[in-house]
Amino acid sequence: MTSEFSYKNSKVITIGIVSELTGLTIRQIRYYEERKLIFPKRSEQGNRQYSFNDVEQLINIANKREEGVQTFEIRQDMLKEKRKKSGSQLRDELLRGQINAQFGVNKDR
Amino acid sequence: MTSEFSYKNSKVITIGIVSELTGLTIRQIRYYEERKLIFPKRSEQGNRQYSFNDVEQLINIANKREEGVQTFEIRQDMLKEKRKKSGSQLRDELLRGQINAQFGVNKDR
DNA sequence: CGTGTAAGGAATTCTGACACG
DNA sequence: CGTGTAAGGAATTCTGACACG
Repeated sequence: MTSEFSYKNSKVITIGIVSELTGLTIRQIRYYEERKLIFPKRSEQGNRQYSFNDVEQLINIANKREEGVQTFEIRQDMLKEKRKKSGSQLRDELLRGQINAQFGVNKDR
Repeated sequence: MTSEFSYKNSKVITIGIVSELTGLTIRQIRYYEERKLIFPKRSEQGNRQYSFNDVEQLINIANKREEGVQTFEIRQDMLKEKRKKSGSQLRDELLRGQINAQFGVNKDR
């Protein structure tokens, strides 16, 4: 239901290209993953694969880092953002639930 | 002017991933390039880089091939399509030219 | 014509670690 | 803490070619 294909979120970009796209070194990109700021998918053999969204995220991280913000703080902010989003998603869920109840929409997976 | 960044047209996907995305073998993908059906960018060391647009194009090619259409014919059709597009682009150009003339827009590069 | 494959080589990516500050 | 680097190895990609049908 919430499943439209999205170029922006497809994890198809290898780390070398992400490095070019962001201006970050491969070392930095891996480190930000270690600090849980970014979550690439892994190919079968373990190669990292990023989305355009990840690339944008990394650019934001790079900007924060230039301002001297530590990875820990960046992570805190990200978690806050996520909580906010989860909140509105939750409201959506509830709303949808009401509508479904009203119209008798099929609810199984 | 016609320069908005587009995820769809960014050449950032390596051939292995394109292979997974399309279901085509790497050999096939390279061959369709040889037949001028697809035009990946090349990295500094010569590695092919494709866009999501290229991936879609390849899927179309794969469908045609399954119907038995030869690469040559596929190419013919692509060229026809391109000519049609060029036509409308040309009209746009002309229109823009008129507007620019009317409003005295700066025309140098 | 369209695709598979073995060949040889170069570039990519991975992990864990030591270094520096 | 954040990043660089050398190390060793595995997987990726490249080209040109022979094969088959």
